[in-house]
Amino acid sequence: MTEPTSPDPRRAALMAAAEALFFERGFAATSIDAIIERAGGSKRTIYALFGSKEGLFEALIRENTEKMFGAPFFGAPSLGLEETLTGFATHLLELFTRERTIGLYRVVVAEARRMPELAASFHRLGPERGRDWIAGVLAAAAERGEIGPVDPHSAASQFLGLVRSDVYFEIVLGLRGPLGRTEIAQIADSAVATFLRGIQPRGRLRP
Amino acid sequence: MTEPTSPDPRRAALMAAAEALFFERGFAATSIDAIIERAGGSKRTIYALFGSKEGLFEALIRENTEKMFGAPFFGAPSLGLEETLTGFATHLLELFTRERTIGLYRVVVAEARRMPELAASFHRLGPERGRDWIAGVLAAAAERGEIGPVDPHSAASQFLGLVRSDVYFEIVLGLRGPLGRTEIAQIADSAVATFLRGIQPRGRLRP
DNA sequence: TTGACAAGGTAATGACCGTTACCGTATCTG
DNA sequence: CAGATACGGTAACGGTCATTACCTTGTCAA
Repeated sequence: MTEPTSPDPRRAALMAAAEALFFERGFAATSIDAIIERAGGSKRTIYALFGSKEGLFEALIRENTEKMFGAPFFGAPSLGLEETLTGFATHLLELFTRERTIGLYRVVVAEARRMPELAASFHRLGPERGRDWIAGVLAAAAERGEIGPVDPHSAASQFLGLVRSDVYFEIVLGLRGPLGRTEIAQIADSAVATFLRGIQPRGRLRP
Repeated sequence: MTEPTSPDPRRAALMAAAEALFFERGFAATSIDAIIERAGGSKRTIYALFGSKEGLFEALIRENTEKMFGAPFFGAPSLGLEETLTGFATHLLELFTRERTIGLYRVVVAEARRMPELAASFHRLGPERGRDWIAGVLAAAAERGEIGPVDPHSAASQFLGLVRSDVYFEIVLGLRGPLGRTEIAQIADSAVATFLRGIQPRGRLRP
């Protein structure tokens, strides 16, 4: 549908201004005039490129989702399970607690009721890929006998929750600033440790 | 004859209309006129009772938060740890996946940047109480030796994430309807099982 | 050089916004 | 019954909104 990269500088300026304003104020509270004031140029250009305010918003969400979540989860398959999970958890925390990602998430959640297909596309192009990748990692580990038999999908769901923990909830509400590297490493290590012990069948020990 | 504390019916009607509209459309996209059209009466009354649109919004958020999260977590202390955690997880899932709670959460997240103290008050009056209660339960269990020594705060944070798992994320994005009782019980049981195994010190068995 | 045409800046449009001034009315005091 | 007072409905106000018609300007072929 849309070209992956467009070399149009007007388009890039509009996108940058739209990102700053939509992510800060939300969709309804951001006016076309404010976007133009920040990006320069003319309203005419927005309607020529995007058709409407909602069209600009949709393009912004889609492109940011793809940019942020574009193929970041395919770590080296040579690593052991624990290292793979820790690497994934670290990456997830770094990504999800970034100011940009929080802004994107907030605005998608805010409009999820009025633009359901936009929220679905955000999830499909973004978080769902990480969840599926982790489910694959767990399925392979279970097949190799590294962990006990699990339902990969629900185990991945638990792992994601464990990594986000309550910390992500608080960050989304604006109660915490972004995490430092030390904090991220600590949360990731602790989540992986809890998870690996947690999914072992009752009464079994890790080797 | 008259009740000791008279609940103003105009105020209640305004609150009901405001809830339906703010939770559905968000703050900026909801107009005072639309609220009046739904609640009846006059705009004059809104400004007499709440001072402004934002005042009405703040009162709505505060009262809904208190109504939803008011003292629901103080279960019977006679139960065992596993039953206590399962009861809490079930309650949390029922509450957080309700349509009303999702609407409240969406709108608080959407306005978290512009009304930070509102988001903080939501958290303090709501989710934080559950987290603190669970932390207390875990601290007491650790002191009794039922579980190994843990940092109650970060263990509670992990437990909350584990219960919400990725399912809550998907519901907030509108990708899933509310959960059924069976689904909730399954998620709660599984989360508690993973958690209790997960927080045991490395190499220790549950009795 | 000139004509035409496309692109983008300007200003208009019609609707709607939050807020408040104004005024009728109903209730209460004397 | 008369007057005052507080409440709530109506309509207006100044501003802003998304969208579009109009027009200026720059470009390029002939």
